Amino acid sequence: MGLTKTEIFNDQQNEIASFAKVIGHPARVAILQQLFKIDTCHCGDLVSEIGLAQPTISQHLKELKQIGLIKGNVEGTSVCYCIDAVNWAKMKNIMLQFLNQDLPKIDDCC
Amino acid sequence: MGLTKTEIFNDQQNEIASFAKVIGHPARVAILQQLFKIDTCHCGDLVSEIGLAQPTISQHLKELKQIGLIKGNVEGTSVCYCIDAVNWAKMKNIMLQFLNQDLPKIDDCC
DNA sequence: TTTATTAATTGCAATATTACGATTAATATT
DNA sequence: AATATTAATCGTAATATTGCAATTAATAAA
Repeated sequence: MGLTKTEIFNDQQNEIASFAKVIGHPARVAILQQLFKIDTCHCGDLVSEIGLAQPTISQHLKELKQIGLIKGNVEGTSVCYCIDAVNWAKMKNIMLQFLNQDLPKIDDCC
Repeated sequence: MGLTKTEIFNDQQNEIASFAKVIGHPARVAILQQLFKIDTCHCGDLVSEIGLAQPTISQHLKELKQIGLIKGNVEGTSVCYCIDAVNWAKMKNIMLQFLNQDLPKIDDCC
């Protein structure tokens, strides 16, 4: 009924899905790539770089911050965003573990 | 307005987001893990294993099949699903490239 | 041919997401 | 104090997602 039944899955499954979900929008992929490229930047920079309205970018930044992949420092009237290295590494390990599962020996079904 | 502006992003960004989006639900994570664990299985097995209704599992299988991560073989009245090894490897490479981006030298913002 | 089994499809309700205009909040500058 | 700058928040419209009951489709078994 429109809401995910998280309670029937284990913590690992929910965590993998949560991280993947946040990465599952091209605007957030673009924001993360830009932060990797230029280390730090402001919301306004991302607005002009990406081409979505300021409230939209702000909303995507909020989601990235909420899950811990980025952090923001207030600098006067501006806010400086950057990758949260520790949490990025944590997320990366969780995703790598999932992606690196051993493929079955037999390539085809049944 | 409710729809992602894919046209303002490049192919790589859209592809990363598409793969991540499909993995961004715990039921699909669970389905993939189960297929890795037991190599092949039927829709009914996943229904009893995961605990969602049959139409719901069927819908998730459809999404996984649509993006190419799994394939299904018809076997009488049953369908045998398995990981699509080639496409899984392709997806993995795309995601690894994104996850392995070099972290900035300075850990903190600005 | 009738019945059983299995999975896809349809239709629907509830909720979530995406995007943006308008406004607000907070700080700088004049 | 008045004004400018920057980003967050609010409100809203459009669309997407999640989940399931009911049904349908397809094959197997009797």
